[in-house]
Amino acid sequence: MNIGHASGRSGLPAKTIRYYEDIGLVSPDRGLNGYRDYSDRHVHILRFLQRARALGFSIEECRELLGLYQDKGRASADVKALASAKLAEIDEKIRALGELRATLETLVRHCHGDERPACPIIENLAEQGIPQERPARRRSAA
Amino acid sequence: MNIGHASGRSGLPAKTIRYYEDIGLVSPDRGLNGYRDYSDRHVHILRFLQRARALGFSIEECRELLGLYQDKGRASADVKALASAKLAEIDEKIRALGELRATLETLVRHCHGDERPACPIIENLAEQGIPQERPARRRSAA
DNA sequence: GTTGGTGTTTCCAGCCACTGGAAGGTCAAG
DNA sequence: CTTGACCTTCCAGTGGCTGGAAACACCAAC
Repeated sequence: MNIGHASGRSGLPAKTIRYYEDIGLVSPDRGLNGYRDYSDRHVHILRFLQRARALGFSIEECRELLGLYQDKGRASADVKALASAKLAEIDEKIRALGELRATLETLVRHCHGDERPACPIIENLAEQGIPQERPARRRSAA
Repeated sequence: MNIGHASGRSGLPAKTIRYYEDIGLVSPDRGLNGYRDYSDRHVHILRFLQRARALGFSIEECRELLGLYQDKGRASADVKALASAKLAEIDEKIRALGELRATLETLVRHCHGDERPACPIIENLAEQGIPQERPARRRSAA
């Protein structure tokens, strides 16, 4: 099966499938013409990756999951640990976004939204206290 | 005021401040020694950017907000539109993450997490139905 | 004056996970 | 034989920084 078909069956763009080969996740055979040749097994793995990515796992985490998937002697505890860590990450993201949301919502609610320049949103951005007198290392939310 | 001091007062790393100059957001004067020289006004703008970024606005949106901030004849409606769009984006992110969370949570809850290989998380990744028979364009959640 | 340490400059490379596009080879249909 | 869809490789770009190298500037101590 060539890459277009594998793309159709896995739900991943061909570009992404090639990329996954580049980084050593899925390596198909090659036909006489140089075309990649995917087996059902490969497609199965591609689907596995598609779903793991859709659940928010990073590429490196997907690599681990794939290793566990192919390890018949795996401990389900190892899989659960990965998933639990991801769950905690997601919870943290939701929490952080919730904070942003609350702030933004308050600002939007208080803005008249007319043709006059007065605007509590701009004022908040401009006038808030000095964030802290420290010299470096700051991470902001996305 | 040199860049280290501006960094301290704005809460942005020096690297980031230089980057903002690179992309034309904040352009300080230069001293005789070639050092960047920031005024209180510059620092004010840097803080503005720091807060806008922390609220989730992209660099390009920050550029717009900065333009509006400096535009005495702005319409607050324009600011509100930006903020409302951002709010909607955040809501969508929260919703999508909530879905992921629910799925992951169910999987984690059903996994024994012991030394045996049987694992509903892996099974779910491996066995779910074909995502769809379409050839291209797929975006997954982060 | 010299030493040393810290701060600053520029520039280049890398992160993540792709995505776009160019230039060319292959294949099946008409 | 041509057309067009598909495939190949390779290089560059995305966003928003971050790390690091090499060189220059500054300041205090000796």
